[in-house]
Amino acid sequence: MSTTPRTARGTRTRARLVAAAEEVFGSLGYHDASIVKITEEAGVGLGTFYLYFEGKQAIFDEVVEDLNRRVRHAMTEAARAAGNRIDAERAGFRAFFRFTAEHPALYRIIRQAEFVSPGALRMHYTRIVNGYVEGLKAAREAGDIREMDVDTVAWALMGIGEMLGMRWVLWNKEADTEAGAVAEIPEAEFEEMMRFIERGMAPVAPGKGAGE
Amino acid sequence: MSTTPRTARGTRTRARLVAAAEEVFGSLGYHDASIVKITEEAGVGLGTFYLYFEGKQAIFDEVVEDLNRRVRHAMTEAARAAGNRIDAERAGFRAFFRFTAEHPALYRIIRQAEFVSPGALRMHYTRIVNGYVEGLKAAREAGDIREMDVDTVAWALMGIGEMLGMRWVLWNKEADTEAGAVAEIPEAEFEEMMRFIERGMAPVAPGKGAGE
Amino acid sequence: MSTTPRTARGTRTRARLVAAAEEVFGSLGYHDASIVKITEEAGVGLGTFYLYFEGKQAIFDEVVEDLNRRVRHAMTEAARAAGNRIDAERAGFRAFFRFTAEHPALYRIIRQAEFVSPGALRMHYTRIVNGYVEGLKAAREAGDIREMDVDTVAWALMGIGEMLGMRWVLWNKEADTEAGAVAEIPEAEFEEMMRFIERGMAPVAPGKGAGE
Amino acid sequence: MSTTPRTARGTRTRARLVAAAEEVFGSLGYHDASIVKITEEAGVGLGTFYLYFEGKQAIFDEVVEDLNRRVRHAMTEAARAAGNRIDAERAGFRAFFRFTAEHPALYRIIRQAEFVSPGALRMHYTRIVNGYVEGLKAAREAGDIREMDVDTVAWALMGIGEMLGMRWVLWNKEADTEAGAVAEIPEAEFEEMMRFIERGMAPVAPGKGAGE
DNA sequence: GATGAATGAGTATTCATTCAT
DNA sequence: AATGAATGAATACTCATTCAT
Repeated sequence: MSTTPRTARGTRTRARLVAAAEEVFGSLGYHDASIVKITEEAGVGLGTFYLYFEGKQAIFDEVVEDLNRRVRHAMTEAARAAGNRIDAERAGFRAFFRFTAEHPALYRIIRQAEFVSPGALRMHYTRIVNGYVEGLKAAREAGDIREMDVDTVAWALMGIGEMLGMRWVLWNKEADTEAGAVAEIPEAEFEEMMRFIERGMAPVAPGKGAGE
Repeated sequence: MSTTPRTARGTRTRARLVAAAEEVFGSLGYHDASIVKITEEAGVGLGTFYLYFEGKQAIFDEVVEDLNRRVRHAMTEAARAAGNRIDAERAGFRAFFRFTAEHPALYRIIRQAEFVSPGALRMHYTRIVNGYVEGLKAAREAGDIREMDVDTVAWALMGIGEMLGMRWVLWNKEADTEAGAVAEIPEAEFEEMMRFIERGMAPVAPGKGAGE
Repeated sequence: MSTTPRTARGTRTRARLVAAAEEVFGSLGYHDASIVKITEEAGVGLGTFYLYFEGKQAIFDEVVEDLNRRVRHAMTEAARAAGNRIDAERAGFRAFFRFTAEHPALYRIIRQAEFVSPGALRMHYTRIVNGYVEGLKAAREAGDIREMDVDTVAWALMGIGEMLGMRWVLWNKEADTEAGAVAEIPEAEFEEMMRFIERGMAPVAPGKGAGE
Repeated sequence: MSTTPRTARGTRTRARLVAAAEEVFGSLGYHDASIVKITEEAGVGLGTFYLYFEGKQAIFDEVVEDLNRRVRHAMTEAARAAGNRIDAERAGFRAFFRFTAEHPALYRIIRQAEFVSPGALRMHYTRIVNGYVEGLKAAREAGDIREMDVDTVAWALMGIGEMLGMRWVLWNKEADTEAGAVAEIPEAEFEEMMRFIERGMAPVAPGKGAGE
């Protein structure tokens, strides 16, 4: 997207800008983030920004894209490392929360995107949901979960993740946690949420219902 | 909030401003909404605005408060009208989606609030969730749903509602629907979502599991 | 053009801006003239500018329009005051030079207009030329000048006026004249120019040729 | 002017830059012409520009100088080829218009120069006028034209040429002429203009007045 | 000789807010 | 109560110029 650097130095500079933008968008929000603030954070001159990005929106889109790629990567890696299918699912979910806990900017940025870049917003959710859909389809075929409209359920999972993540990460009950500290996911609540989800998807087969 | 009008005329003016603000914030977003645009939409002079509101944030908070009150009212009314507890739950949910479909501004406005007015954002979700919590507690006591951490589940429901609402209302599959048309909630998906939720909450008792 | 003020105060402010713009455009040129400089010269706040003008171009066009109206006014007034037709012509020409001597900005501004506002440029020349054309037609009908394509001749007169005006006003031989001093039109050269023009237009009739 | 290349390759590069600058200045105007655009048009790297020119003004001056040299060359060549003095004069004028028709950039560039490079502007007009002065002096001595202040008349001719040229070349009545097409000088108007000029200069001697 | 990454001063424009009427 | 003229801080973006490679 935007202009691609032609030298190694340029590549470094561009990457520094994206990192700085994530930081600044995350803490100030899109509108209060200014290009100057981003370039200062990145330690480059103002004009340099326009060497690599067409404007504020362009770098915003790129930050969303970048975070999206990384959160999905974290999720698939975690799932892959898990033993069986049901553990994989939990691992993926946990990775999602861990990532957002470490990158609260993700929420803040995404939730801004409605007016800033609707396309980026939709892309972000859709890609993650697609990951869920794949997983659910496989599980369904394996008989691990019941017959159901995986699409609707996948979006529901996305909603659960977003809302609980917001609650845990952004509204960190111990609001007095010093800034910068990574929010801890409350294990008990996470488990409660997972059980709720698993009951909702449990296969029909009597005796092995997730309800117990 | 802000200044209260002393005359009937003043009350009307103030109300016109709130209505205009809902419209403008909803279609333009907080930052692109300007006070001039709001006053023009309201058909009053620019200076008049500051007679009733301390500033842009103040009217934003009021709009959020107003929408929140109305959506909750719609939900409780619908639930009250229902026959039994399980129907009440569905009715409430359906009312939520209907309201958001009729007021897409709600989403757009709320999702902006993260940086504009974090307090208003939290207030909005918390009040709705509290409504869920009350309902769930009663249902739990009646044995209609299982023993569980209703708090966590209530937030999960909030998340499901927000995400599916966004999907149905904002990303209206038939994007060619003429602007202004109220989005139709897809009944099949709504039912699928409700079943997912009900299975997640179904009481343990064998034989009456929501799973079937 | 642009926004019209609704109050007397506004009208005054707007007029001050136009005057300031003439001054600043004239001494700095379009590109080095900044809105701040114009508003400072006018003694109003920066934002005030945008109350009355859509932008830099808009006020430029208005300045051209204004100067054009005034130079034509000066010319017709002078011509009207003259006794006979031949004197009227000279008087008009002289008024043109006097006006440009008093408003050197006219040249500087007009000559910039090629890229800034081609429409304004053309309008300026065309309106003045139209004045010449009217005069020449009347003179031709009265037999004061010969049969000829008055259009072409009128444009030629415009060119002569512009070039000699530029020479006299802008390149004021005594360049050491303190800035702000009004350039003096060299009478001898003016007369030489008028004779050249008059010979070019003189009626065919022998005996009354302007050539003698 | 500026740095002189030391190699044949350098000479070519420099020439390409001047040509590109004529093109870019001509179509975009001084201020909207950027060094990048010039170097892109020339097909060289940005930094290369500063190898041969001190800055934007420097290349502008050079372009003016170059165009000036070429238009005068065209005029003297045409005049030399003509048989007698009166034909030489017409031929020179015609060459002037033809050149400007083929290089409309000339006008556009020159008319910008007022603030960009007043020296270049004056130089341009003065050199051409000097050519006229030489011709007029010779003609006067030969008795082909009357006694008169050739200086003033020469500037008048310059003005006529510039204004009618602008009219013919820039405002090409058939504006629908496809871009890039060379404007055709309207013969009838050209002749009318020449007759006007010739009458203005015609010798006193009765019987051979240009007036007939 | 040639290049293009880096820079930051400069500028048009927007908009929340104040205040005299 | 209502108005709208006035303000200036804030900000995205451009571009001539430098310089290390």
